Amino acid sequence: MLSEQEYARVYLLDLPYAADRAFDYYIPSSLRSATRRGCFVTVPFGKGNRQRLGVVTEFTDRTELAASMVKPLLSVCEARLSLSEEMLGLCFYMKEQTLCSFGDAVHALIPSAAMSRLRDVYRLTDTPISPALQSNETAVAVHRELTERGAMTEEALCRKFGKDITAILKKMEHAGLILRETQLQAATNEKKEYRYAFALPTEDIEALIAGEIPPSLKGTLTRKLNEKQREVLKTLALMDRPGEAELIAESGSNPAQLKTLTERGILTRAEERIDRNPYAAASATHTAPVVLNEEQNAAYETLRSLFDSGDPHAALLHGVTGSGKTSVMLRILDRVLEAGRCAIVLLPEIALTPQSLAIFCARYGDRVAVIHSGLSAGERFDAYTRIREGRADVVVGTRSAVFAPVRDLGLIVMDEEQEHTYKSDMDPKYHARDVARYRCAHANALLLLASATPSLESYHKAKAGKYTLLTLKHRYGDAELPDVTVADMRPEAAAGNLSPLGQTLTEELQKTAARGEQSILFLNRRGYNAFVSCRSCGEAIKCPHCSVSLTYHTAQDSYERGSLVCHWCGYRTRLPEVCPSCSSPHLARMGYGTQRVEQELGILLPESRILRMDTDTTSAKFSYDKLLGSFRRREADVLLGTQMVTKGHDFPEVTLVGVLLADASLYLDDYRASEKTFAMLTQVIGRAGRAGKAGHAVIQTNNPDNDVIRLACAQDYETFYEREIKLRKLLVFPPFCDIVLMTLTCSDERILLEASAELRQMFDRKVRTEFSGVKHIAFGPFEAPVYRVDNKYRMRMIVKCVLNRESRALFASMLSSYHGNTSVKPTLSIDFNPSSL
DNA sequence: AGCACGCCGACT
DNA sequence: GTCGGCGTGCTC
Repeated sequence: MLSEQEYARVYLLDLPYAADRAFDYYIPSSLRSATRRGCFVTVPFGKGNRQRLGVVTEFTDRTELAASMVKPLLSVCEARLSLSEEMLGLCFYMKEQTLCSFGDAVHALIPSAAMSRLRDVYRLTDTPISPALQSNETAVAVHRELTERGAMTEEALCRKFGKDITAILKKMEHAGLILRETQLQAATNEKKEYRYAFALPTEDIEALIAGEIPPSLKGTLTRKLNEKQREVLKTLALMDRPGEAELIAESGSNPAQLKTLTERGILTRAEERIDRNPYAAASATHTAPVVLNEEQNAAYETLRSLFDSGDPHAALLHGVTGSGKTSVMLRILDRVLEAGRCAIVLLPEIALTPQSLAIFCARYGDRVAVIHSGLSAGERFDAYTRIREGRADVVVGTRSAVFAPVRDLGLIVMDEEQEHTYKSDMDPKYHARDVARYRCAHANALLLLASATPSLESYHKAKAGKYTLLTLKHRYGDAELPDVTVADMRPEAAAGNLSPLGQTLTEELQKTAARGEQSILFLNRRGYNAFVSCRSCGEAIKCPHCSVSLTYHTAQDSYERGSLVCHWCGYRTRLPEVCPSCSSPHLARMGYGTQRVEQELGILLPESRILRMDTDTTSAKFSYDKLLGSFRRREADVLLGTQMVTKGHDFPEVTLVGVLLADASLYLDDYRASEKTFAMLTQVIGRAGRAGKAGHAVIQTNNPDNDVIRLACAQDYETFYEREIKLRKLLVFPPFCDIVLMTLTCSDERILLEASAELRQMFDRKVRTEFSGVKHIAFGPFEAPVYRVDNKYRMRMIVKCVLNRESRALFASMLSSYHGNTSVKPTLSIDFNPSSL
């Protein structure tokens, strides 16, 4: 009947980019009804017809291939695992936009626990081991192992005998000794747990607890319950359908005892699906309408009409720090949910704290699903399932939450839209903003970008009318902007004061402490790590694997006995006694980190309680929030830290904010250095004096006249934008072109150098011939700023051009036609508009 | 990525 | 003579 859909076009998962295209398979009649667009299938592939997992992307009634070439689909996976039309479109969009393989895109969309997997299982045939293999020790060992165990997965065999077992397995398979079978492993299911309750009426239970045997059990129970068992019953009487773990913990029993009681017909247990949701909120508690001021309301009304239009729209909400962007977001969120549609709220990683999540959980209760990189596989799976099944219609999370499979997408909010963490730097190298734009455009949804310091790209688009620009100029409740003092550090340095804390800041800190108020110190650490260098030969101590300076970390108690750490590969070593290159004992520590500042603070403000927050003290999940909570409860007077202290946490008692090394980020070798510095300073200054109290900010710099610093102090985004956009245009940088970064990586330096020259030749050849229409400026190849990482060398080319269909095709063709022709192959990776260089 | 085919060196 | 090294090219 459906004869016109004879063939399924299938994209295989886990193929390299060069082989990533559709393959045609015929659909056996038995599978015809189960085969849909977007479903996962297993197919035979390659000469060995090894089974592989793929996705049906299309149907066709004819194929270019000779009929004898076409192989059949082998099986179709459960329909609930399949990709929706929207997800399918998104995968193709990602492949085209980021040059990832189709499979990479699928992996970004679906948590691995929700995906079927194939695994190879080996078993012995009855062929006796051949003499040739008899001499191979490993083969004999494998044979023995398989004889004992019957069958083993390839995984288990590798674990036992090491990775290079595969060659031997292949040989044994060839010899007809063993048989390989590929099994489809279903996706991990929901977690189930046994919940316990009494199987008998209360009076019988009471009798049992009293050490009697109730009449109803006379036949089954031959003896009275022992003390342990009675304890279980007593405990259970006080609980409501507890889970097994809970009941065991409370009663001090064990699973065997519970099993016995259940078998005797005293307890019942029922299997129940449990949601691994670390953010489970009982119910929404803050449901009152959000109160908006006039300015916020005007912004909301515009958003509402954009949303109500039913067409896709994008808006940029530009509001100074403290202007109440969140209230506007919540209000439009209410509207979207009221209309019965779903919403996704994206936050930068660093802002995703329990405190910021609480805003959403309190308002929307268990309709909220939270997605971020710190979830366990099970939690991620459950959040995904809750969203797919429509049990959650508000998704809050970091960049990967942009893929949340909500049913009827109405709104995507991106808070702090300029944050570079929205760009992924691993395959697929997508930008959440682009994905959000795509999804909104296809779902007739509203995209709301929000920031106090929008990216130049977004503000440019807003000015050009592509986004509706909404501006909040006033701080909420008319809180005043802090007074800003720019402290010129040059005279102090000239006078020999090398302390990270200048005089002005020190005085202000003391005054603030005297008033009993709190301070925040932000250390702009970019590029200013504490490194150790030799005063004799001038060399800094570098990582033996990566060509970067090692960073000095003090030990818990002593500044002198610390260790040197590589921030790229994690290498750690004791501080050497003498210089590794010239053996001089004159090693000096340069630059400073939070630890040094903390020490200095201890001396300057002996009475103050100091809280240090950086990646060293906050490595554990959520320990930020502990620190922040403790600071909010006024358990410390000074909060000292790097990036994370700048994010939108509200500390009403903070009246002083200090910035150390304001210029450190101005001289990054990145065209966005100014933009980043401006955003950082604006955010930090916004931290001071939010609730009626006068705030003060002290910016320490060696460049007091620098425009960026001046404008940030004045919180003048508009002027900064106008100045910066001119520079971008003049120097041809985004948004006036795109940046393409091609990186070649190889463990063999000589091969890499040859390969990078070839890469350039190949690029030049392509733009001379097939892609002569692509206007571009190409640089390199040259060494990456960090040339060696983890014993691999990296060369790069940078191309400036406008990304469009043709230029993307050029880079796609670079990627698929580049194959190293040497023994150790360099790998090529292409990143469009990388987040950092 | 796998996998097979294929064409050259050190072993029975 | 052949086993096996990894270069080359294809996979519906």
